[in-house]
Amino acid sequence: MGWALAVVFRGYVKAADAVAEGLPGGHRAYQILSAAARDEPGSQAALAHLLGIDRTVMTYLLDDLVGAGLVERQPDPDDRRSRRVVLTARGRDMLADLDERFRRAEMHLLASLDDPEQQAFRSLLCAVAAHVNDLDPVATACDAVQEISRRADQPRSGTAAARP
Amino acid sequence: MGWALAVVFRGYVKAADAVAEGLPGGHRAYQILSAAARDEPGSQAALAHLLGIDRTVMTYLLDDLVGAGLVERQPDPDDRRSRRVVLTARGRDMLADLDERFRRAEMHLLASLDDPEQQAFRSLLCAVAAHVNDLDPVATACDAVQEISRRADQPRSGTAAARP
DNA sequence: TATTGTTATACTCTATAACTATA
DNA sequence: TATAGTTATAGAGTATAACAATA
Repeated sequence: MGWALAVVFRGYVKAADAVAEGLPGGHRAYQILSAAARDEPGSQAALAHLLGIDRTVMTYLLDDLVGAGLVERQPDPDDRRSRRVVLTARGRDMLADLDERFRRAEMHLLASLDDPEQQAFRSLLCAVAAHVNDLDPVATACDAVQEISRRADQPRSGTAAARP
Repeated sequence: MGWALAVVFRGYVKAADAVAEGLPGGHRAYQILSAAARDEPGSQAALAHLLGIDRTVMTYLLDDLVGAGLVERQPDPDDRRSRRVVLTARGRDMLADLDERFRRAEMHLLASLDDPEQQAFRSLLCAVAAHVNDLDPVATACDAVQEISRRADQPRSGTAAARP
């Protein structure tokens, strides 16, 4: 199983980094934007823990995203040590575009499965992931992922993801 | 989905490296032993491609495994440039032990799923992996993985994997 | 004292380049 | 000329350590 897992993961990273070309930080930057948009993070440390990366690496990634004008570090009124990561307007536009591109990349990755199988795979993968980390914020993130993929299964009215 | 995939993959690598403690090369060394035992590889380059690692890295990993007396580099009679990777007797014993330990680690990783769900997850994961690489030897490896997990589902007579 | 975030440093890992030997 | 394997080197990526600010 480890072999298949590695193959799929490498395939995902490769496809995701290709799709996220131009975004400083590659597929991990997308996950930062995605998590920050759901305002789950609260702080850089929480965000880093959620994505499984070191807090120092998070600093570098955020530096690049701030430099690109996609996110801002806002002071947390409740804890002046902490910084809240929030998307700029440009960051939200970028994320909407990335959401659609990543959705298509994932569809391509799972192309060998039919629709119910894809649904089952996503569901099982999320269940395993939720178990691997037995943490609350993690489960929330997984639910959100599920929700996004469910939303994407509905008929689309335009080329880009729905945004007011 | 990328998030869940990363979480599960990291969880697997962490568990696998812990289980493979003492084996030089960690979980990747196990995959080398496993592939070599099925004599799929033929050569170091083919093995490296199968596992998705560079041929130079394969040299280092094999150096350690040879140093530990687990594998041998045998000259290929058909192509004197190539080396066939074969397990020593000690390597086969080690692999049998590792197979059992990895099987338990995977069970623990998928503990949140019931038996049919685990079966479905492995099957779907293999199908996706087979699609990601559209290569023949890859499909073979996946079948073998499936076979091993199927065999492991049969009632066990002892604590260790069946070995004559 | 513990934690957040930053910076600088050191380390690990991986890939690149150059080489030998075969084909 | 192209490929298999090895080696040495350089590069990317990551973690460690030290620091300031705050809890």
